Amino acid sequence: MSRQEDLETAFTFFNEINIISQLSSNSFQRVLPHGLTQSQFTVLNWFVRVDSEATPSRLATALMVTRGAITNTLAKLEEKGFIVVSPDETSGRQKRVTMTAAGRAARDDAIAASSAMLDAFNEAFDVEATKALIPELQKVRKYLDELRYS
Amino acid sequence: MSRQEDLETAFTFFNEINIISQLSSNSFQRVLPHGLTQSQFTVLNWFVRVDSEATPSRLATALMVTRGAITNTLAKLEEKGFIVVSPDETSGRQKRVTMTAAGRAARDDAIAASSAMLDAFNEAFDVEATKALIPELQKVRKYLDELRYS
DNA sequence: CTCCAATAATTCAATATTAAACAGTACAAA
DNA sequence: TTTGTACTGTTTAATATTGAATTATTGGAG
Repeated sequence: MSRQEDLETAFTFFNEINIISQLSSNSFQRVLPHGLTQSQFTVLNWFVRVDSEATPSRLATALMVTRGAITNTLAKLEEKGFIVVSPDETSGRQKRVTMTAAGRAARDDAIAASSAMLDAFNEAFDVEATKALIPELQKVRKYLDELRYS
Repeated sequence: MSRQEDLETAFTFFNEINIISQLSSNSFQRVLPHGLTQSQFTVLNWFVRVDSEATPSRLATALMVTRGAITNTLAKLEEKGFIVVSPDETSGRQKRVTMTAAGRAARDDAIAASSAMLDAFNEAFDVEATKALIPELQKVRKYLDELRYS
């Protein structure tokens, strides 16, 4: 394989990834309940998947957006009663963010709303084949994720 | 496999795809020359990969953005001299968009600027393994793409 | 031929995001 | 103690995008 061909391969790979991401995100956005945006859902889902508590800065890093963006997203979620932002007793400059029961329910609603789409996908594609791709994708994701810190 | 597990699989699959897309797009944005945005690059690249001529509407559909967004993106590209927008002789409501030599060069510059990143990726990952994933991703992309029109 | 529905592109207001500037806080070294 | 540096969160101006309204054009049904 020439270097040129290898570059083509990598370029095509990331191109396909991007298109799938855009198409699936579009579909997902459309079914999100409670006027949730993708970013807002991602915050709620983070609380379910990763930790029950966070600082805004930690969320910004985890979700790969600026702290300004998180300030805005958290304000929206707080208006909706899906999270609580409170001062941190042990540190005057940090804040403490937690999800409310309503937030957890909203996240579950969002998952439920997307499950019809995912069911249809699983009808069309062999689930075992999909599952087999995941470890490969995870390797790539971890590689790119580590690049961020170096 | 239970339905629940299958849903988890699909959800995880798309989640990994999204994260990779976000990470790689971030890296790509940072190296883009000529002040190109991702959208602007995508238009230039479309002209290389798909067709030498298009209407704004066709580009909007192909790139999955609104016509309003394309109006804006094309205006920026025209300011930079990377495309030409001219009236269509045969239809008063359509416009005809083509890429200039400078646009082609800018696209090639962008590709070159990203090749260091892709080289590094190919160092870390077996190119044959990457190549093997592409047909699987293409199947998924085509499936989602067809959903748009149904 | 006339009308009318569909289509192409633009404009507009609203929103999400970014990069940069800012203000407050922590903490270690002098 | 003081000072300087780094960090946390917010604010601001700029930009890209969306959905909806608008303008102009097309082409077919009557």
